[in-house]
Amino acid sequence: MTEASESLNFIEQIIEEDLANGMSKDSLRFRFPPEPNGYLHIGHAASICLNFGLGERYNAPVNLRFDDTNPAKEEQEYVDAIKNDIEWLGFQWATECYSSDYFQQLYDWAVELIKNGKAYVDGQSSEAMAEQKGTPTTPGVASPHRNQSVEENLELFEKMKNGEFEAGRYVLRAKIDMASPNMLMRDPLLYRIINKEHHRTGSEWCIYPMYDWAHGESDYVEQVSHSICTLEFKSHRELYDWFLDQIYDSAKLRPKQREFARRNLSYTVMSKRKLLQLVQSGTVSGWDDPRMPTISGLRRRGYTPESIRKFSEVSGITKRDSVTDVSLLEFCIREDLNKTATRVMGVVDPVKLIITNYPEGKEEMLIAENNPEDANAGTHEVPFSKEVYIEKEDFKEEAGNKFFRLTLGNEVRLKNAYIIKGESVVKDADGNITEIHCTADLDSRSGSGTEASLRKVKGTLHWVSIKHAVTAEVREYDRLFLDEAPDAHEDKDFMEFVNPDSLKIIKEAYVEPFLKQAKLNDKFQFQRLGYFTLDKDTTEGNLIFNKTVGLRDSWAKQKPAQPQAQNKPAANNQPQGQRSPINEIQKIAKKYTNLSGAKLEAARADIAKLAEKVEYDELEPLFNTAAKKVGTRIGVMISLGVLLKNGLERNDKIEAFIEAGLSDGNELLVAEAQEL
RNA sequence: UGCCCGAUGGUGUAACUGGCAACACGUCUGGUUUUGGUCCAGAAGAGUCUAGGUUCGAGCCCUAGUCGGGCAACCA
Repeated sequence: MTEASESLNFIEQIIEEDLANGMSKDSLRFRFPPEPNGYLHIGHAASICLNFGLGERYNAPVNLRFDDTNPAKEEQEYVDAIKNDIEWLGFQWATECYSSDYFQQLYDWAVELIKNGKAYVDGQSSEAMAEQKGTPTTPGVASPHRNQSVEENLELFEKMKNGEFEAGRYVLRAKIDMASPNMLMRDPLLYRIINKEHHRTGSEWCIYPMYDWAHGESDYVEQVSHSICTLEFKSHRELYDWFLDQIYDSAKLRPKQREFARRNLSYTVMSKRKLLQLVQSGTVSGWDDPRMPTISGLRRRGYTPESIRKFSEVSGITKRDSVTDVSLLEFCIREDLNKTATRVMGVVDPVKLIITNYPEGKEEMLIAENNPEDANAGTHEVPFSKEVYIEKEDFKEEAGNKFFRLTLGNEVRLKNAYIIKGESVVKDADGNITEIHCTADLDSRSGSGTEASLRKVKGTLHWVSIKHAVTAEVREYDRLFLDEAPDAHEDKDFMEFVNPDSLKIIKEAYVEPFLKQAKLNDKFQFQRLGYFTLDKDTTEGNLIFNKTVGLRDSWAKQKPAQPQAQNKPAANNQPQGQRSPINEIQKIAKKYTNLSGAKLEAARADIAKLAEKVEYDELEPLFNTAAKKVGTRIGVMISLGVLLKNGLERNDKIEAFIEAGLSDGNELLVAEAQEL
């Protein structure tokens, strides 16, 4: 299956256009520009996949450029983590670059700007400058230093660079337009003084360029053709272009900035600041806590690079903001792991089961398929004996016939072993079941080929032989937040939505001995439970498994009262705009003519109900609705009926509208008009 | 009160740039199955924010509105 007619996202379309307009394919070059002040998250993955994907698509180089212009926030630890994550995702950058590599060039260009009267040194307080900046609706006023002489500016800037001033004393500003409707054009800062060791340049510099000054010029130095960033930088584009204008040499390629929407994931937050807060407050164990939406967290949780790339691909690139449901991410990892994970058995919530007719002391090695999806995956052995653990929830003394598991008197198969039948239970003083006694059909061993082994029974259970069981710790994770968009509430802090039960630790789970050989990064499917991977906390003799994601579970959905209380909880108090009743009516009415029977009745009732809250003034303009939009006219007619019934006086416009309705070709409309 | 973006099933995206609104996830049926998984078959669900206009024809173009997001850090 090749691409039928693959559709391009809007960035690719822009590139195709540029190519069509004569840009050489060889001049395509991209970059991924993280600031090393935190770990990469699934949102960055979108940008990484986009940029590196473009590189692969056009066979063009992609630079990894660290945007390290603020030594107060940036650290080498983050540089290393970011590189590791990108490589893990399976991408290779052409050149590892740093904005700090260009500090000298940036400085030289800044001097040139000053000489050209395009920049000046300002010694006011940041408050004063903010004041002068004005507001989006009122123009700013010029700084008293705006027209300082070039010589004075040069001298001050030189002194700034030489460390003759304390931090914050002076800044270098571009001289653009204090009245621009774009706030960023009101003489933005180019340089500020920061007396901090830089992770790469050490104490060589004490003035550092601002993002806007550094970023576009870095793109230019690297001759990046398409500088792709997120939407909040849209208004920076004007500045980006202005800065380029100052230094641009037409013999060289001129980079262009284009913006796409950042990706949000439901039930989590996606800003480095907020993620850092989760880490620092101890809400999670670190940047790589398996509940974090970071690349490192997802990796530790058991996500594969393939699944994350697939997720990015499926999610697409656009300019509208959105919240992607985690279920899409979960689909991607299940899809990948289903094909690759080794099937094993483990019991998380055990109860003892004794096979009374199985010989005491007997042990057998049974054969277990490693992966039914992969014929070449091979098999491994599973030890079996008289006493096994099964999952507590797989047994009920009595149950309806929808319960495909073990009950007294019913048969089920123990996966890869025998068909057993529930006979009796042993309970403790409190009535808890401590043992389940069964008999096995000893001719029914899986794979033996006997007639009995081929019998069909309703259910199959996973199990672990008690004698051979290996104890393991299992960590199960739930969403970190109870709200779909925890940081979308103006009135509430996102921390208020932290899910107190997002981590469940099971200290004594039992797994089959095969798992003793498990290595970090191995992926397993605990049959009927979900996908698991070994956690890095594992030590010799103390296995720890992270649950990556559960299997799809159509049985859980049928169970009556779902404990899963937080499915779609407070999501409705979102600050979404309310539709007015008249808008609602229009919306319903629009599809009115497509309805029939009960649905039609319901729609009519909805409209009538909403009409109670509608003013005549809102309704009258809709009398002019085009004749072909019958649905809307019907809705208006129904609403009009309600208003008339409530005492509205008839006027010429109303009469004319009813008249027009009566002579319409649509029966429904005629009928409504006749009512009036 | 200014400027800039955006709006297509529940969710995320498509629609050859004006020609019967498609795909994936999710949901629901049924079948296969030694995983209530996978797989297979099928279904429901949007007339594309609203109104007007251009056109033989509009989700795509134009106008006006509505709603949502961004913009006033010595952050990036």
